[in-house]
Amino acid sequence: MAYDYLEMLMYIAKKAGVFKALEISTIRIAKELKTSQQTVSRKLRDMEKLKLIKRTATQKGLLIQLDANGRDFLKQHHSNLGNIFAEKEEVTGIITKGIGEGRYYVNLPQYQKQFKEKLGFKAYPGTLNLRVKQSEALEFISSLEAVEISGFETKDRTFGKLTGYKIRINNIKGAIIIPERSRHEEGIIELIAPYDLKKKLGLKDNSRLKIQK
Amino acid sequence: MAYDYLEMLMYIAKKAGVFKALEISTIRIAKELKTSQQTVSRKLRDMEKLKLIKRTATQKGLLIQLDANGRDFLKQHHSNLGNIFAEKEEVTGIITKGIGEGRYYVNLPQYQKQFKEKLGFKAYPGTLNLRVKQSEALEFISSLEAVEISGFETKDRTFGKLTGYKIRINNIKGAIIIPERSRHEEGIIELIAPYDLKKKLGLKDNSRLKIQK
DNA sequence: ATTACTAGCGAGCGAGTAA
DNA sequence: TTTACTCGCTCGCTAGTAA
Repeated sequence: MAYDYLEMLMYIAKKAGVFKALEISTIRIAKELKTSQQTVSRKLRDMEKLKLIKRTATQKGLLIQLDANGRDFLKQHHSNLGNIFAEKEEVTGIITKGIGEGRYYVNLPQYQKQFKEKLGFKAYPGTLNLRVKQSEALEFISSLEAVEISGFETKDRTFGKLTGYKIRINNIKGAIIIPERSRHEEGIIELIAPYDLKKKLGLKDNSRLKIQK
Repeated sequence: MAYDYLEMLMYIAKKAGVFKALEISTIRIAKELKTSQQTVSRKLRDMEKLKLIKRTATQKGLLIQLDANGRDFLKQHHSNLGNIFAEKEEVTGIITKGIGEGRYYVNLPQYQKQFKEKLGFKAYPGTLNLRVKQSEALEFISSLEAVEISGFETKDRTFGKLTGYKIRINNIKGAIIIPERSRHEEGIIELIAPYDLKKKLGLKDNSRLKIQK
């Protein structure tokens, strides 16, 4: 299978590009891929037979470029990876009763100042808790840009760093807020927005809610 | 190296996605990847040691999901492939004296009608010949959409099919025209545009000219 | 300098089977 | 049913060297 040759194919494609030819010696390739000159020589000959590469001998070594099968294989492989990493555009969850401390934390001026600066809005004092499938949420969140909200200390205690992720909730700007040291169980995400989302959107506990990029 | 495990990693990532877990047996994987149950079992254990995957035994087989190193490796690999296939946005060449038949062919009403319909402009009667690096031109052209210009017959002779590729030349709409049975040597591409480009842009033979997507 | 053949060796494969 | 151990054998690796 072509996977046996993928590392070398990638090496050639990286150095030569998709269409250009590369003049190089088997010794050089062997060093860079941490294998022997003999193995490189044999593999390149095998790859030529499979039409993964074109290979011509020169004085200084070999002139190598991708052949049709090599290009096709890399293209196919790239598209497969593209599908795997396809970004999730939205995630839907069920509104869940929060533990109620959101209101207190969110409204602290040291946080609010940063929400305004870094997320672009002053948050309604209170968070909306959304129960989501953890794997879906991870895929969704991993496609978003993280905004760091610094922690701070008062004379009484320390308030931790938060990570914000800008989202839209029915086209209202909002954010997912994840405390560095999460107080939440897995599968629950905490939302903030400029308004009381429950009131504004007519939502109750156990309502379904969709959030988007 | 992680390349040794890439095929199996891709298999898992395709089936499970980036974060979800997959319940499957080593026998099933072995069949689909055309190898033995024992090899799958061993490789999965090795991959667990390398933190490429997480692996938990269940009654029906194994629960498998990507682990941090596996995700990182696939991501890195995907980005490498992305660079390889990054589309070329422009190519620069040297204006070259054409063989002069362009004026005649381009101005045939059977072609002109299609230029207007499919490329969006009536072509100035004459082509501009550009000498480019063949590999660069291929990379550039392969990122463009092909527009087919049909051939036709007169009572005297046959005029072949052309392939057009829409481009911009200093923001003027134009096209690369490649005759099915090319009369040109490699490394020369033929351009058409609504105007006399040489006059409009003040160009002479041997001037440098950049064309863009 | 190179590439690539031969030969010998060792890692990895898969059949058999235990758990 | 599974997974995964042992073990024999093969395939692919590298050293030596020819071309």
